Amino acid sequence: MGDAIPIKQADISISACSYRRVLEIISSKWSALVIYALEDGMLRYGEVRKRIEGISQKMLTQTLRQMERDGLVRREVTPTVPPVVDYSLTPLGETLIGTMKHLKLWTAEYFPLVERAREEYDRSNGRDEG
Amino acid sequence: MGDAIPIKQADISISACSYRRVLEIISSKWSALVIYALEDGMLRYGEVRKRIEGISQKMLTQTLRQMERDGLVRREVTPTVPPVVDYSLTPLGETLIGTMKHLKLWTAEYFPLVERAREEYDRSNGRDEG
DNA sequence: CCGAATCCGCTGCGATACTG
DNA sequence: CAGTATCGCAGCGGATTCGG
Repeated sequence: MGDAIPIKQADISISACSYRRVLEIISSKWSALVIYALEDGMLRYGEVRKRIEGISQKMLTQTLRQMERDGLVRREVTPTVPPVVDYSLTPLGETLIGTMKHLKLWTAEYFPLVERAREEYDRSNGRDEG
Repeated sequence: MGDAIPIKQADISISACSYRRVLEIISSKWSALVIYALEDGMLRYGEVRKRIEGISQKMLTQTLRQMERDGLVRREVTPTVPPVVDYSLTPLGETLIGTMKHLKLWTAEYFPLVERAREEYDRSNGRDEG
């Protein structure tokens, strides 16, 4: 009798769900890395880029801009020649450090299981069926 | 094991950082919604789709396949005519419920600040430079 | 009912070159 | 040093069609 679950019926409509909101903020491939790079304190643009080796300057700038807009990152320009631009986490951005570490814990504990599941799945499904 | 990274100089190389791993799993736009849809228990394909209104069957199937491969979702086929396919979270998948709720808490607490920051940023930068 | 396969537009992202 | 503008590719993701 109780096998059907009439609660929470129809719509997890995309915008309604809180899950999505954070993901929109931190899941954009590089944002998490930026938080990680800045968690020790302020860095110059080039320093950030050196830490996140593999990022293009386009993506770095774009990511930093978006995070600045979201109030997670502070941007300070010193109008010298050549210019100096420092980036740091805002207090709001720092609240994400804990959140990210929580994710990291999940990864440390469970990701090996995911990898094993993948291997097993690929062995059953990716190669030959029987 | 033995992470112990006191320094963090050069490379947050993309693959090295643990942050990325979870995000690869849950950030693919629909995975989070699937977890949310299934957190009460087993559902049939059509039921899942009804809950996540707005998802195409292509994306739903694709997402479910990937999560099945990752060991997060279990797929049970009952070979009747017409066929019945049930989906449910595996124990591993269920460990993500707590993680997602943690994200949800962050959202509930801080997302309003993000929205305000955005408005302010757009007012300063989107309109006219001040 | 569940799902695979195809077609196709949109955009994310990297590489490059240029400005101040 | 920090950042913008342009091009080109590849993949996401939606609509549709066919199959078991």
